[in-house]
Amino acid sequence: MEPISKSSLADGVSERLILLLREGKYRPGDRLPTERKLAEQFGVGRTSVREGLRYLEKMGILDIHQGRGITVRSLSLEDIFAYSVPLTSLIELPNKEIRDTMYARRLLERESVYLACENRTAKELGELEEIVSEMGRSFDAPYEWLELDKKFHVTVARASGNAAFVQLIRVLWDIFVRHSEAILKNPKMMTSSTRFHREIYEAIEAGDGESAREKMSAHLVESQEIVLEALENSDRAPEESVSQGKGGGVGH
Amino acid sequence: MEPISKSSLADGVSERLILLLREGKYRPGDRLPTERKLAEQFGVGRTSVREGLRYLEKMGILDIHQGRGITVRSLSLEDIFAYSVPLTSLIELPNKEIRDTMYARRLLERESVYLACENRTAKELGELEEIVSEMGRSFDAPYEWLELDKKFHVTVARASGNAAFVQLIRVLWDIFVRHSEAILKNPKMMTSSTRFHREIYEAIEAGDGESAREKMSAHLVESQEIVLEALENSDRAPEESVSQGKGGGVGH
DNA sequence: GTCAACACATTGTCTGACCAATCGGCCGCC
DNA sequence: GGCGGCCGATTGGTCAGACAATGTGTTGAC
Repeated sequence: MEPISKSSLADGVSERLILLLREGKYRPGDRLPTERKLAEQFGVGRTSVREGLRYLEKMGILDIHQGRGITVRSLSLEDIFAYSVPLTSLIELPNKEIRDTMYARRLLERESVYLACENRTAKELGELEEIVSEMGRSFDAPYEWLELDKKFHVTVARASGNAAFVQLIRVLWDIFVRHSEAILKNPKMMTSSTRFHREIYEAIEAGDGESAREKMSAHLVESQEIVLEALENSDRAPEESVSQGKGGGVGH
Repeated sequence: MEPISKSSLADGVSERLILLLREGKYRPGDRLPTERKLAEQFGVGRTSVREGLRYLEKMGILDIHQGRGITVRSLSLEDIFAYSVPLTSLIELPNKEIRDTMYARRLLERESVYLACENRTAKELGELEEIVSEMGRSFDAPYEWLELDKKFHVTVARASGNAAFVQLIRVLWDIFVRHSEAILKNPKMMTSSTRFHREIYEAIEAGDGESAREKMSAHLVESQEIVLEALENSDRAPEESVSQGKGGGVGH
């Protein structure tokens, strides 16, 4: 077990700097002392300072550039998510957690697309049209197609006008796509999803929230089914799946 | 502008290790080569290896202990979120993003509590009762009360049976509580929220999903209003105002 | 004023060394 | 044989110094 997180010096540096940032000693745009000065100030070696700084940089809180120094980034909601959960694609989830994740995603995207019908700007509508068209031409470049799929869902979220939706949907998409191998294995996936995307786009264009919501639901349910089916068929660690109900829940 | 993230060696080490992990060369529980061996293997210095490793450790992917070596952790959905977004409390969000975040939170928690009415176990019900009772006795210990508040919402999410809800709701709570100073400033917050919690608990106990959902909604709306009001009244840092006033603001 | 070249500051990386925690085996006592 | 403690090897933790790479500012020629 992990009784007490042994605090290393580098962790101490991180925590100390976070405190200084929180109390406003250094504000976005400000420049921090050099690594050597910080090392002297904290009474530790430059190694420890660097490791502590590196963590904050990875979290998107600091900007560190050779020759330029260390500056404090100005953070927004986007940054909270943008620099975290970048490694979601590392793990393979048990089926139940895939279902749970997709359930949450459906809940969010149903609302996202509904709001998008009201709030979308002409520019966003144009972007969506562009994405949908391009998807139709990307059947022979699966990974490019996947990128477009992400872009579609994120753009819809952006069109909803809710900044939190954008980030949450992006994270859930990343988690889901961990199983992209399974996804792309089924040729039905790309064609059917592309058709759904176009229908959703048309509903958004028409401002038909109800229709858009239902089509989004159906789209996500189908995607989930395809992935779960592919995982069942591949020789996967059996886990304690009782393989109870399928999709269900949000939407019908 | 960050055209191409100049690959630092440490980043290279991280990426390389992630690839090795993804392709299954090292599996959860396995032990990685020592820092010195990795340095030799990758053809870089131990410094770079350490910085790369440290990142993966912070992400919760590796376990590193002095004298013991480096082992691969077994990740679950929980870990994806548990080790990321730990620094949310650093930033102060503009009002619109607070509203967006609470909108998303409301969407999720409405569903969460609704499901909890059906799926809660006796054990979870007992935990909720315990939490609610304790909240009533914690009015003079605000930060303890806050912890209980988080525990309540997370426990409800757990009772919903959806693992993704637990993580998403926890993250959104963390983001929201950044403004806890504002929250606790209003004495109404604790008493009113505690009452809401009890009502929600009773609805869950009775299995009344509709009622629980509406009470949760009202609770979260009230919390949001209290926080936004408190932020309006406090002279909040003018955040980068270049004397342009409140005009655009969609920056970053 | 423009622009190139130089000097300086600062992060990036490497090396070697030593410290500290952990683990495993050896030894001796019972 | 079994057990406890010592001790050394392994390995991450930290440090200091050196040099490389890069950005910034200044200087000077034109």
